[in-house]
Amino acid sequence: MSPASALAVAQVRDAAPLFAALGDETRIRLITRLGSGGPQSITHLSAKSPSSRQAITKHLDVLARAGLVRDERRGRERIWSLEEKRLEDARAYLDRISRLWDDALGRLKKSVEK
Amino acid sequence: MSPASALAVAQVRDAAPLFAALGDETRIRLITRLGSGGPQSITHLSAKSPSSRQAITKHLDVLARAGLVRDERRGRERIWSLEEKRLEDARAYLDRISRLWDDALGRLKKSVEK
DNA sequence: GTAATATGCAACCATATGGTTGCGAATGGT
DNA sequence: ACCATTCGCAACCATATGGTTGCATATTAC
Repeated sequence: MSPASALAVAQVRDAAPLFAALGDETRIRLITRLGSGGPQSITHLSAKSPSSRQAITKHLDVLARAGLVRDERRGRERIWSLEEKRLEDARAYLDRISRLWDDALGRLKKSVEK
Repeated sequence: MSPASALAVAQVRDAAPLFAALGDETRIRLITRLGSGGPQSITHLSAKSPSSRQAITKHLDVLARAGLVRDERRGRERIWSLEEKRLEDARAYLDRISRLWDDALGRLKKSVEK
């Protein structure tokens, strides 16, 4: 079986852009707003934001590339909504990384007991 | 009390650089190696890496600024180790963000039931 | 049809990022 | 003392990132 001692290459490649997308204040706020306020248009999202509409659009594109949001055309509006499964992916990656640490501590404890 | 409908400004400001630090393949590998292999020197960490020692140093500095690793001078070596509490912080942030979504779904369900 | 609204597209800019190379300094081994 | 090891520092480079402005296009409202 695959040991918990390492993340597969494919996982690392998937996790990196995911975390990178979360690594910006504006994008975190966008996600929280989509999460608590539900699907919204670009204009609506940029209304209470200090950033311009175009800046928001770029951030949404980054989030979309990471799979964290999806868009849907509705008339002249573009409605963005949260892809919550992707947040769970991020949590799962963190869990795996934490497990590496826990396992290492377990091994250390065992070796000390000897 | 503070509602679950938003993350505090301070939390967003803390979470962003934390996730940003995790948003790079090389840095994720460094973290997993520190987690599974225990504290290690720069040279040791860069040995099996395609990147140069100086590049690894820069990545470690980024991780240190995010609080994910700490360093300790030991002779001519600089030993880096994982700051596992910081990984839990990241998980906690993701939990809070996910809760926004769940709460929104709960509200939606309630409003539909009426 | 015309005006207002919502978005797309492209150019442009300053700065950050990830990487390199070269060299010097500190520490350990013999 | 001498040499190898380990690291720090600084300059430099290409590209990515986050942001802007200006204008064109599509859709809705009247």
